[in-house]
Amino acid sequence: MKTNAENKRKLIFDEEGLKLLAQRLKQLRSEKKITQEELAYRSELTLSQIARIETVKINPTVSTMFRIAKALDVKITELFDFESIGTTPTSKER
Amino acid sequence: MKTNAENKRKLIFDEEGLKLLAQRLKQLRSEKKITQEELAYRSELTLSQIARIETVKINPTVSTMFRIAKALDVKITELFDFESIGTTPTSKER
DNA sequence: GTAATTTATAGCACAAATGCTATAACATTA
DNA sequence: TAATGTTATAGCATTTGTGCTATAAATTAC
Repeated sequence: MKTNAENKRKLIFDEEGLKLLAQRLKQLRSEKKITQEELAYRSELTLSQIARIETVKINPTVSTMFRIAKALDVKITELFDFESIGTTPTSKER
Repeated sequence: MKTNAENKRKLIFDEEGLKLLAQRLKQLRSEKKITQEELAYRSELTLSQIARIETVKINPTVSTMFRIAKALDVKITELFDFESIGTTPTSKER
């Protein structure tokens, strides 16, 4: 019988950016009103993979994100467009 | 004795986006005048990993790119900013 | 031109991403 | 509340990313 800790993979990425990415993906997907399954189909990924990304279970590869962006018909930068708020103090940054 | 083909890993990503990303990374790195080694140090990645990314030998993970962006002191979107020319005609695009 | 620096390769070990399949949990609606 | 649709989990097999170490190749400085 495994403990909870043992049940989890050791994940070493620990990126809060991945949470933001997941949020952004969910947002874009719901804006476009498509299901995870549909997105999986369009991106030629699997449903489980889309779900794992949105629930921050994994640290996806760059080409996976390219596929998703293409499937969503957005630029890759749009998928990552959440750091634009609060990184460079150039603009007044809310 | 292995043939050339056998010597190569089967790579399934085949993303031309990764080539662009590699170019962009090289560009940013040389603009900032830092070596691969210095970037590796700052991003807490290895030299070999930086080299593999710049020579498109691998398909890096998202969190690896976050680390690199941070080490270069640019927004993650800047690292992916090569599709911005010619995807959405909405804004006047720089 | 040779020494020093920088970049590219290589192989190994290990952790993790991905596909596949099945199922559970949750939400929506008839 | 059932049925249907959607999202989340789970385990396994396989491929691949990453660190580590060493070395080769290329570039730059002297």
